This record gives sequence, C-alpha cells and structure tokens, in this order.
Amino acid sequence: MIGRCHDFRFCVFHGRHRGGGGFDEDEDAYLVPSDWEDDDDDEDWNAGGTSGRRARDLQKNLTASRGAKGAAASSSGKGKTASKQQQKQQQRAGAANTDDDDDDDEDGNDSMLMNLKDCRDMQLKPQHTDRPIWVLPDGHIYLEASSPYYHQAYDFLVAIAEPVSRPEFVHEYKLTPYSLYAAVAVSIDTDSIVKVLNRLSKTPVPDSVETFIRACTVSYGKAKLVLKHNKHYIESPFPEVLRELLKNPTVSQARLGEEEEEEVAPPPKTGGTNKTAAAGGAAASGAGSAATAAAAAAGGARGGGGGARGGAAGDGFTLTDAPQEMDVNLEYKELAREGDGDDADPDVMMGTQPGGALKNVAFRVKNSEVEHVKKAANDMEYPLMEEYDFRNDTLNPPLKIDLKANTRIRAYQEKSLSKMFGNGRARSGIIVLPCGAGKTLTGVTAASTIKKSCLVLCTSGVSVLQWKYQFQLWTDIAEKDISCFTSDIKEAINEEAGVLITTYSMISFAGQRSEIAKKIIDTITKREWGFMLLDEVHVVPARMFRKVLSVCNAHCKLGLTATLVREDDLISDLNFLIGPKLYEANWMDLTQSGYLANVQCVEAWCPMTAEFYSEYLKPGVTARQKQLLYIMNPNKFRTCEYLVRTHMERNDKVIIFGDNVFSLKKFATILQIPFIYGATPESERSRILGTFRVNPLVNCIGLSKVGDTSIDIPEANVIIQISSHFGSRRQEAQRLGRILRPKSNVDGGFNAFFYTLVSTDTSEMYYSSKRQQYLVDQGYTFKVVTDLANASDRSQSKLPDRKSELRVLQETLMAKTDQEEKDEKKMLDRDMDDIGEGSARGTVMRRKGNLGALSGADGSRYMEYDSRPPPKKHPLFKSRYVKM
DNA sequence: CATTGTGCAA
DNA sequence: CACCTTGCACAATG
Repeated sequence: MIGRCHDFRFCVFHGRHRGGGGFDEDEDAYLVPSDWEDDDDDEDWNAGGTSGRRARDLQKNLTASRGAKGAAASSSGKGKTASKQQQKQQQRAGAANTDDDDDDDEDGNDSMLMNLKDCRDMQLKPQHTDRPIWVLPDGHIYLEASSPYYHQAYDFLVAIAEPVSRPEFVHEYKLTPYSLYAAVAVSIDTDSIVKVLNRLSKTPVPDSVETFIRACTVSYGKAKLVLKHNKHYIESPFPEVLRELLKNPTVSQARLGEEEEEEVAPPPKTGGTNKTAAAGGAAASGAGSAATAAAAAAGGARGGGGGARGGAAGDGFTLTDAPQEMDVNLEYKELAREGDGDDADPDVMMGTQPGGALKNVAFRVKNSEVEHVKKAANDMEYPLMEEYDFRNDTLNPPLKIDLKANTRIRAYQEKSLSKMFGNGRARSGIIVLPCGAGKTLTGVTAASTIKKSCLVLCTSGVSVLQWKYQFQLWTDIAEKDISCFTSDIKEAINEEAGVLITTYSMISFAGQRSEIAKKIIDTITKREWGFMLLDEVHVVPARMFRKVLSVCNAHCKLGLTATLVREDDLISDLNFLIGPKLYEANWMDLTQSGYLANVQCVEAWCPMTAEFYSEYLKPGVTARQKQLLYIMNPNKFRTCEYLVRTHMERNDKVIIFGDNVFSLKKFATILQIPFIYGATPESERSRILGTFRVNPLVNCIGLSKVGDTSIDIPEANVIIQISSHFGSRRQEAQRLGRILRPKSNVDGGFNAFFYTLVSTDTSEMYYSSKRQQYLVDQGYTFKVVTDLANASDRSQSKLPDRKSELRVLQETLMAKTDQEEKDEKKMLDRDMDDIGEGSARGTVMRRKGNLGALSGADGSRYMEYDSRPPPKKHPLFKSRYVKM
C-alpha cells in the first residue's frame, strides 16, 4: 500500500478503482444548491446531422458576432447590471494608464465591452444572484469572484475554458475548441459540461454556446495516437474515423506500411542496441514479429490498391487492422470498454459497429510526420488522444523510483497532477505554475508515478544540474539510474531504464557532434521513452527546439512553464505538439495562500529631460539611439537612485534589471553597485551573488537578462526595471518571478516590490503596457506614480545638475554596440597588418586609431571599409553598414 | 583548459 | 507596428 503521505497517488489508485472516471472531475464535484432549478431541458441533440467540422464554422460565427469595436464600446456605457459596470471598471483599472486614453484597451481586453451589447435581452434566471457566472453568446464566460460558489465554479471553468483575464473581482474565461478538448480529455462528458454550465449561469446558456460545445466535443477521443515498438499508429475503434482522417493529404502521405523503413533511416547499427528485451522481452518480440507479419500482408494489399482487410474497412480504403497480437495490451480493452459504456452517445461513427465487440483498427504513420499529422487531425477536429497506460505497459522496463517518505506535495500540485492522471493513465499536456510554485517537484512526482524511462529537457546546463539535484532530493532514485547529458557532462545512460536530463539544444543541435555525443544521441533516439518532461515548455515551438519531439519518442509528454506566452503566434502549436493545457494555477490564489510573496507592482513615470527629449525627437535618430536615450534619461536614473536609497533604509534586497548592457553598466557604475551580465565569468558571478546573499552591506545588484533565467536569488524582494526587451510579457513575468519566493515577514501587506521605470512620451510607454498584460491577466494591478524623480533630493544624487546630465548624454550618444566595437578592433588589426611589421602593433598606433574611431567619424570609417572585401557577413552588421 | 566561432532564441 | 541586441549552448582551436 502507499504511504499515507502520498495523497496524490492515493487518489490516482482510487481514481482507477472507480472505473476510470476522473476522480474529481465528475459532475458531482461542482456541487451547487439542489434547490436551484435545472432549467436545461436536455433537448436531444442530433449527432447524426452535425459532424465535428461544424465547430470551426461555429467558432467563426461566434467571433463574428462580436461585431464592430468602436460602436459597441461606446454604446455599452450604460450596461444594465451593476456587476457589469464593475467588470468594466475592473478591466479598466487593469490597464495602467486609463485616464487620458480610452483607446488603449486593446486586443482581448475590449471583448467585455462589446459583449455588453450582446446580452441586453438575456433573461435572468431565478436565484440569479447566487449563480456565479455569465455565459455570453460568443463563448466568453464571466465569473464573479465574490460569489459564495466561486470555488466550485472556478474549478469547473478552468477545466472547460481558457482563462483570459483574472483580475480581482470578475474573471473572464473563453470557450475554445482546445479548452473543450482538454475538458473531455479530463473525463468531463459533453452533457455534464452543458448541464453544469447552465446550473451555474445567471442566464440560460445561449444556444450558440451549447451547439459549439457539442460540436467541439463530439469527435474528441475517437482516435488515438499510440507508440508501439517505437512506431507510431493512429488507432480507433471506429474505422470511419480513420477513413475520415485519411482523406487529409497530410495524414495519408504520412502513412507507412508496417515493415517500411522511414527514409530518414538511422545508420545501420542494429546490433542489439534495442534493450527492450527485459522480463517481458520474449513475449514482446513474439508479438512484434507476429504483428509485422500481419501488417506486411496488409501493406501488400495496400500496395495493390485492392482488398480491404477486415469487414469494417471497406469503401475503397484499405485499413491496416491492428493485429490481434497488439491487442493483448489492456489499454485496448479499456478503450473498447469505454466505447461500449458510452451510453449517452449513440455515435454516428459507430453505426456499423457491432455494439459489444469493438475492435481497434490502426494504421502506422511516419515518426517524422507525427507532428504534422497531429496538426492536421487537430485542424480536422479529430484531435488525437495521447494517453499512456503505464501501469499495463509490460514492454518497457520499469524504473525504480519512489518519492521519499518525507516528500510532501502541495494541494495545487496534486490538483494539477490529478488532471494528468485522472483516469489512471498518463495523458500528455501542459501544466502552468508560477515561478517558485514548485514546478520541478510536480514533474518529479509525475516521473515517479509513471516509473518508466524518463527524458527531461531543459533550456540550460545549470537547470540540468538543478533537475538532477531535485530528483535526488525528492526521490530515492539510484545514482546509476539518473544521468545528465550536456556539452560538458556526458554520463552513461542506464541500459535498462533511467532518467536522462539534457538540454533542448543538445538534442536539436544540427552541427557536427563529438563521437561520444553521437553515441548518446543514438541511444536516446532508439529508446522508447515512457515519459518526456519538457521544462520551460514555452520555448518548444521554436523552429529548432520542436525537433526534439520528432527525434525522441515518448508515450507521454508533460510540459511545464510559468509563462505560457510568446510574442509570436506559435504558442498554440503546443496544443498539437504536446497536448492541451491541463492546469493553470491562479497566481492570486497562491499569493493568498502564502505560497507566493505579495507583490506591489509600480510603474514609475519619469519625464524626459529637455536635452534628452530633443535628441530623442531629432530626425534620423536610429531606433537603438532612441532606446538608449529613454533608458538613460536622467530622471529615470534619479528615480532609480531614490528607490534604491529608500529600500536600503528598509533593509530590502534590491535587484536592478537592465536588458540593455550599456545602460546597466552605467547605472551600476554610477550607483557603485556590482552587476552581472553575459560576459561576467562564472567565478565572478558566484562571488557577487554570494556577497549579495549573505553580506548585509551589499543589498543591491544589477542584472542583465542573464537574471531573467537561470539565476536564483531567493533573498531578493525588490526589483527595479530600468530597461526591458520591448513588449516581452514573458520577460516581465519572469522577472517578477524572481521575487515571488514567499517572504518571512508575512503580515498581510506587501512584502515585495516590483518597479518599472518608464520614460514618459516615448515608445517605452507603449511597450510597458504590452509587457504588463500577462501579469494583469493574472490579477496583478500596476500602480502608477509620477513624482518620484522630484521626490528625490537632488543634492544627494550622483547626477545632481545639468552639467552631469549633459555628460551622460554625451556618453549615451557615443555608445557603441558590441558589434561595432568588435568591428573597430578588427579594422584596427587590419590596419596594423597593412602597415606591416608586427612590432608596430605598439600602443601608439593602436591608441591613435581608437581615439579617431571614438571621435565619431563613423561615416568615413565605414566608407573606407567598403572599398575592401567585407571581412565577415554578419547580417546585422551588413544592414547597419548599408544604412550608413 | 581557456578562448573562439557559429547558430539559435527571444 | 516593428523593434535587433544579448545570452547561451555547443564544438573546435591553440
């Protein structure tokens, strides 16, 4: 039996005993008062008439109904109910600068305003004041956070809808096909969704929404992607579904006969590398060869374009029956049983199926095409389920790993894992937890539940070490069973089963590999991984990093991240690359529970000084120079200075973040504080961090974007941002995450501070509001202060007068990029070579050149350069050069 | 083993 | 409405 401390796994087992239903996902979990009348007359929805394809059109209609922006927004001024006014106010409060500009409610933010128009004629139901949510015809849902039934409704809504924005009083959610897939994936059936939604809603659920829900959920779970002997199969008890999928060219082209080799065949190195031959090895190989034989026949048939195998696979399509031998796995029986018991759904797909005897049919797809197939299937609204029945997997050797007896996991971690293991199997997906909320422990717990070979992917070498450390901290895994693989650590993998921790770039690296690396990569790609853990999963959609998913084969994938956002549009790719978002913690809930520090966010407005602003406005000033000017704005510096001084007096630990290295250096130098950036060697870094941690006299350090990731400073409780990477919401959230570690002085008030210094009337204002969006959606509010620069006493400042300001301005205008400096150096070296003798490389010549360059005769310098063949074709340099 | 170069991500 | 620098990982070099 399981130790009573492992509540989570306790739950998993019980979940299974209860017949595969999610253990806290059934309708009963969303209890509402029984005297609420159920006014949903489950009208019979005719599945036959509506195929899943309709969902997309419905979605279009839904969005179209949102209508023209401006008119709706202005006409919505007198929303009918008090709570809608409240919503609006709240929404506006979320945006930092609402006073003068009404137009800056952008993107998703305006939906609430528009929707007010749409629901004028909605009828309120009895007990509507008790019911916590509004369901609008466009699929948006609003939840009153003050409702006594908030928690029930919250649990339900996060399961079926995407959180859009969760400020203090009213939360906005949105129904999307993906969110509904995820809901069905965690075992909430369609009728329950509609029923509970209706019960919670103040107004009857609009027909459009119900239709949308049904259309989205009807085809979910009909087809499945499974991994067998390192080959991928699309499998379904419904031949019709497979036929449908095969109509898609992407899918049909990805199809592969059982015995066919993929073109990208690995080097012929078959000599016993496949180590699946464990305890059940004999049985496995027997089944394997039988399967191959059976499929070979099928493949032949397909080649001939002729006879269908199996009665169900007619219609000109030749389906490869799943060989009987493959059905030995319980997984299949359970699938069949589920389909059998699926009472509420007399599915059109099953029309020809003999009720009790569901047999799975399957066809193989190329491993290299899995990504595209999944995307295509998603687009067709037959999202492929990926579930791993790890308890009944006898093919892959088990891994000896258990949580230590004293390991405890928190309620929300357990909850997130319950979404993953809800029906006793492991489903692929993404868990979103804020920084410092224990993502690693969540991942480790998942790995020790599955107990199969586990591949962990991280973004950097240091986090590889951290993961290994955490595995050893929380579990009893043997030293021989866990290994790291980075450019400088190459540990041997356990042949049987083990945990391997590596980086994305290690796997996706395209260039020449060292011999030892080649060997390890080979074993990684050959192995059938039980579990793949993707740390910082928001990086995975990147062109190179997503390759890891086609290179490594895993039964189940779990992505972890704190910030599921990107500034490009690739984030939604994760839906088919990994799976649905299984759980997203609410930052404010965790703050209230004391798991996170209570952060006061402040945006400090710093007016530009006259000289800096006139430079800023000059025509022909490059974007980079403009950026430098608003960062180096003396009022910003003095604001920073003032904040540092103030927090020093409180004995706080302050981090100054600067994305731009030049300005960071300048600030740090003038303030006389240590700073770390990319070029700071490791020894120096740990020395500075060490003193910052322990020395009460060193309470302030500067960090470049090295601090955004991979530097952990639990002691810090104040952040001052002096410069940032444009509108990166991820950076903003990640920086805030640095001070989220709960602080000891919890007295209900703010115990951490997050300042962003913004030069007014510059593009920095725009970026700043963009950056804050993610945090605003998590419920943070930004307080705007305007007078800090003047509040500071000039005489105490290191930049007290106009003369010193002008000096800074001068330096700012002369600031060179690293690239420019390198080029200068190169050019100098070249000049030296031209002059001839190496001995002339003396100080005199070098100095002269340097001074000349610094004096700013840029144009001529580059012109001269032009007459020579370009020494290097760095694209960045090229464009700059062309400009001049 | 410290540095350098390349390529990538954001 | 895009902005383009900075940091990192990896392998190869002297």
